[in-house]
Amino acid sequence: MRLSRYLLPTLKDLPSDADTVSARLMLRSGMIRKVASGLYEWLPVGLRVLRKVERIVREEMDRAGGQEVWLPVVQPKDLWEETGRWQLYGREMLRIKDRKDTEFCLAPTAEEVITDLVRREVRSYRELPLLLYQFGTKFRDEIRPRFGVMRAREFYMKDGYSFHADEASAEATYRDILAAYTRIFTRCGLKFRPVEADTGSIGGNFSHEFMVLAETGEEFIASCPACGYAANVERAECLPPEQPPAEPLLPIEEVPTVGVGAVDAVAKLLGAPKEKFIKTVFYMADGKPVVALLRGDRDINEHKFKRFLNAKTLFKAGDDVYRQVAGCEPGFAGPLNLKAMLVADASVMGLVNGISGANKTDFHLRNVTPGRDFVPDQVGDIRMVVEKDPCPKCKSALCFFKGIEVGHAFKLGTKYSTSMNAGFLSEKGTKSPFIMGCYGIGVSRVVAAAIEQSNDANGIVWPESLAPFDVLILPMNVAEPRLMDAAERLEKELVAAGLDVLVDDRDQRAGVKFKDADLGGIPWRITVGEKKMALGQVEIKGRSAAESMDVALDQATAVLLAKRGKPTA
RNA sequence: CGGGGUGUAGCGCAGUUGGUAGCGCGCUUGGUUCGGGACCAAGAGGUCCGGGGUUCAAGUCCCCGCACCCCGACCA
Repeated sequence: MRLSRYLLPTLKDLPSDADTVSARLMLRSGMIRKVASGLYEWLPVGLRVLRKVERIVREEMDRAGGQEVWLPVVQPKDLWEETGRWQLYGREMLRIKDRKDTEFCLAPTAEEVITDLVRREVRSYRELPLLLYQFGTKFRDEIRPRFGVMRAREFYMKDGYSFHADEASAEATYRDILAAYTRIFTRCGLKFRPVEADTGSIGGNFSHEFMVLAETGEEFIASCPACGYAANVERAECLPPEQPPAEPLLPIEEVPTVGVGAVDAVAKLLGAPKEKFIKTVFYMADGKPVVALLRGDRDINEHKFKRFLNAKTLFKAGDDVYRQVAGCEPGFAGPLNLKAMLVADASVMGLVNGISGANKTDFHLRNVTPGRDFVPDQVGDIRMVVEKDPCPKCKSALCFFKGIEVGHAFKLGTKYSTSMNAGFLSEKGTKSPFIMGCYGIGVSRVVAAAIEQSNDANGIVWPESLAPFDVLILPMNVAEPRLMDAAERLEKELVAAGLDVLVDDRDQRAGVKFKDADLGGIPWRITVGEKKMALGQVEIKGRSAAESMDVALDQATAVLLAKRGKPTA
């Protein structure tokens, strides 16, 4: 490929709205351009990288026994109503109407459509298990798109779905997929970790996320350095507190806290530490008020709370509900005598002589002790894990790190097959719902994550497996036939060896070409210059190497082929 | 959805008190250069986000929209 004829618009200045390293570099290196918030065009080099990722994913999915299909992006409302997700999905799902006013959505995911396909076409246990996958555009109308293609509204995803006759088969495929994902991200040259995760709006029994480790990651992972436990903070379990030191129980005492409701402010006013407080938080779970109790220094984890309640919907209650249930202004509610279901986090149960609202505007209570003064309807683990919390497996102190979620595997069970009446006939002739799994990889996000993880002050440093081109040939003077002849010869040899080769045949000064070469991050560069060519030599340099090496033109292809796949430093 | 900000040449930006639209980069042409984003000269390129209004006169002031960006949206 000749750069002079290739659409590769690089930028010196960066667009003012690029908010991460990867977004800046993708824009500057001519991979992408933005059309609207969260919507991008992928230019030739960008698409080349995307295709490399896609190819790796496809190879490993096929190796895991997957069969590729192509499902529609525009999907009928009926199917989404069968599972109830037409209502549940909310504003993130873009809904549209056709000319006959029939309603559709732009698929944010494809469980409904694939389950519909399989229920129509598969009848017997003899046809199971089945692993289908596709690559396609997904649309999610994110509240706030950002970080370039990393959190775009339209993105490119591999989504796979498996159907099984029994749990053992479902688990075997789930494990196969975890292994396939490990191979995929390893081949992509990424530093990553699989972690336990929350199932979110996809639902199901349990799931793992694959996180690329990067400072710009949006997800927090709690990880145990001792035993290797790793979980998204949305999922991470918390152990109940150790038994508190014995403390004599004191009688309840009402104290005025006029106009002061927030824990921080009340703690300051009363001169008591936050961990002595019982926070009273009001929620609506499936339309009914539920009250969560937390220790003052702990935060609720709505994902865990929702799962604990087994609720379909969970929202923070409004002030009107608060006033109705607590009988006071927001800020002064406490667990005593509340007319709603009380769910206490385990951290609350360790408190003795705690402080809570009095359910009376402008008053709090001292010396509130769970068990004596109130008994919650349920006690569970509903709080957000914090750094240094004991590991739920081995009790060592947890560390936090940030990650970019690039893959997600869910074991769905029969959630979709049951609601969509999708089943098969077993050996005994009885009908059972399919046991399902689903497995996603954000292909476009992998591209950004790879850059986020591998760049330097001069630009992108591509892993060899993802680079848009394997080799960049850089003739220093395009008006000099000897240099161009040498460049052309190298190009032919390298292409014949199966490499993707880009020749920078632009009539530009050396500095411009070198800067663009570094920016674009192609792993190998062969410089063909006049001084070295006089000796019959060219220079070979790895993108991240400090120095180049001189090699005879005749030997250059062989040397480069030998060096590929080895560290360049 | 709440708060804040920005919309002027392809990109990055300036534009004073309201008085005919500017700079750098990029682009075109010519010349000199030629191994880490050269220099000189001459050019091309504008719905100043849109719509109303005030005014002799609006990029600039007022009103209404739209788009984009940032922060927050859970802590009683």
